[in-house]
Amino acid sequence: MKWVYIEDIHKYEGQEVELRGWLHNKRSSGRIKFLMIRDGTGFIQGVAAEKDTDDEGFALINDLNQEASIVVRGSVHREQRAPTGYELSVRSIEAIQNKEGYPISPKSHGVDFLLGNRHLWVRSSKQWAVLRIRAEVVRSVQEYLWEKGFLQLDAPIFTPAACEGTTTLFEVNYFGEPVYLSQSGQLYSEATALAFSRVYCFGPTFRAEKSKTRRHLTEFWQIEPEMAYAHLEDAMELAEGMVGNAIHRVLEKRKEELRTLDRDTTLLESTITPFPRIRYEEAVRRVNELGESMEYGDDFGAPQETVLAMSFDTPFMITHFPIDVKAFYMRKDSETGDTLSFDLLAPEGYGEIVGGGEREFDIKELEKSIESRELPMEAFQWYLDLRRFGSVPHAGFGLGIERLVAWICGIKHIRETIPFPRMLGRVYP
RNA sequence: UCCUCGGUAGCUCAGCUGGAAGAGCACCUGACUGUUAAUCAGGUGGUCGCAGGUUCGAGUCCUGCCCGGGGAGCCA
Repeated sequence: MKWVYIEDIHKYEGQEVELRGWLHNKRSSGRIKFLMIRDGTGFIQGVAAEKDTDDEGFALINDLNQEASIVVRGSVHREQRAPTGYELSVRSIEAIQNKEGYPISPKSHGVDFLLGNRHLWVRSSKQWAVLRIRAEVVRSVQEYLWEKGFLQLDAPIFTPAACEGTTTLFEVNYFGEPVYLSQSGQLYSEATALAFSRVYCFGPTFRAEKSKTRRHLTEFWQIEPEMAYAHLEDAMELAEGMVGNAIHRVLEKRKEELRTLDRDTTLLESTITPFPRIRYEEAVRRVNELGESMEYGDDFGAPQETVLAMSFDTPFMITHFPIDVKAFYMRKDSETGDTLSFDLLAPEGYGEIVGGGEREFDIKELEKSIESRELPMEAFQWYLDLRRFGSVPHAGFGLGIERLVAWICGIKHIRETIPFPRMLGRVYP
């Protein structure tokens, strides 16, 4: 009998197939029993009736525990009463392994318990849906860049010093020398951009901030494109194209998962590019109009960012931040003195998912900036070389995968958008 | 680091002014041919986070510590 995956089950209507998976849940009504079977690609209800199922299999079902690994054979048919629309009439069933005591029951659980059992929690339907969407997002952003001629050239994780100096770094003992886990691959992407023109890096980055909020992890994934001979506008167009493409890909390919999450997709569906753009001064004015106070020169705090993001129903971009709120490498607008920078924020209160802009390519300006921020000039010599030899205008950005996935899925906390979240006080499992 | 809420059965929680530790789920036994977190009847299950203190008596009050949630700062 043919072994098939549940995601392909519609192709086998009326046929006998074999499923290899796990028992997600079961309900028994005496001589008819309902099994919720999952095989990693989807869920399907199996029905075992005394008259249709062989005796051995029918008896076995009584003893099966949640998450028993099972091989089930039977015929596929459409069934309105089944949760996914398809159903398997069980002819026979065998258990590969069966053990009682699976900790995650279908009833409610607390976050602490679930995170401590993350290795099992990922089997649950909502977590399964979120992580399937994450995989789709990861694939779509990479394909988008690939189609535009970008090369993936990854940055190192061990780095000799701070990329941006300000935030806290994880120190690692590297054969007796202190090195740091990367908090951004951008500086290295700038180097490869001048060698390969259009590049991106994709990988985990680390921040040793003691943040305990729904939008922070200590280990998170960023995709960071960088383009030679490019300006602010080019980076913004690329960012909105990438995000818009990711949304449409998920809407097209992960409908079932969005339904599992009860995601209202109205706003996702109405997302069109280009996204609205406002300059920093305008954003500050709006924040004050919306009832949160901030002054010109302040960065957006969480409450400010939230009210602003709530006032849009599409992703939007804030541009031209003042110099003090952005990193040392941001290029200044020669007329206004503001930076040629942008952030892309998600609506519905999700906030910043992309940050980027044009990089300073004048060595004198860059040295001044490193000095004024009291960063170690010695550590940046290689970076300054990029301005000494063949320097050109270039621009790029970093996109936080988890924040984008959180918004697309409509889930509150980004810890559920990565298979194994690392956060303050939590590195197990 | 700061603010705030919490820690009672495997899980989710209730436990009033200090007076014999409870419920639902899970698990076990039984019933049920269309269940949707199935339902119904019965049963098993406790270091009340840890250490002190007050009291005739502490899950409950006090002190310290540990752990976790939410938020702030910072950021993707």
